[in-house]
Amino acid sequence: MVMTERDFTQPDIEDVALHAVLFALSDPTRLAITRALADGEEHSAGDLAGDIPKSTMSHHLKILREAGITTTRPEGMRCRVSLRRAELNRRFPGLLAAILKNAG
Amino acid sequence: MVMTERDFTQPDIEDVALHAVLFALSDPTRLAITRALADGEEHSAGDLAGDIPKSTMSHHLKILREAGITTTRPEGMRCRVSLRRAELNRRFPGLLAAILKNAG
DNA sequence: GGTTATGTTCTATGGTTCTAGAACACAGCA
DNA sequence: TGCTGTGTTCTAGAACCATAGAACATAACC
Repeated sequence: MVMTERDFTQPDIEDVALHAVLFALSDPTRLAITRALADGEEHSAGDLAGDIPKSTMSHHLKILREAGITTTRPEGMRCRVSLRRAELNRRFPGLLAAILKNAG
Repeated sequence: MVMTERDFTQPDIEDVALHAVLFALSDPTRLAITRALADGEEHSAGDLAGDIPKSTMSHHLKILREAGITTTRPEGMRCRVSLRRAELNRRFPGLLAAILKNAG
């Protein structure tokens, strides 16, 4: 029996494509999640979910993670999600800030 | 017989939603079109098309237009497409610039 | 082990999108 | 009246996506 580690693989920031980031943020639910993460803190999936079913939330978080926008870190029985803000700003200077500024 | 004017309706800039703009620019083809329009000039659809079939091009231009990103003006038998740069910058300050800067 | 809490993965369904051929509409010109 | 160039609309197919219930996996605690 192999102890399978939960897989929260995220792309190397250099491999992130602009159109993938824009697509990930083009969904209102994911944009709202990203706004909530913009405080710089780590949030658990449950905190971010609100009324959204777990499976739907998991789906959206996966897309954000695979687009290079977020990091997910397992901690105990929950997971901690946060923005890859500095990395993203290095890859696409000013992009996330411009989007977040206009997302309010 | 009614002379039907070609319909290049575009939304009022105030009605444009951020997620719609991000979605429109999340397609590599449409992002390339937008980059080509970033010179500030009017381009005909044919000039922008390259290898892309006419119907596909028309589809993408319609999405960009309906997202509030471009204006299409009929001129003779062709149409002139251009960016709504100033309006868009008023609605979402810094957004288009940040995207275009990172689209290269 | 049993139970509970937190998420993921599986699966299905309905809707949307991309692509592109074919037909059509319009402008200009011979 | 045709003919050509430019672009739209119609239509269809394949792929993709959002949603969410059900089952499963993991962690913590008794």
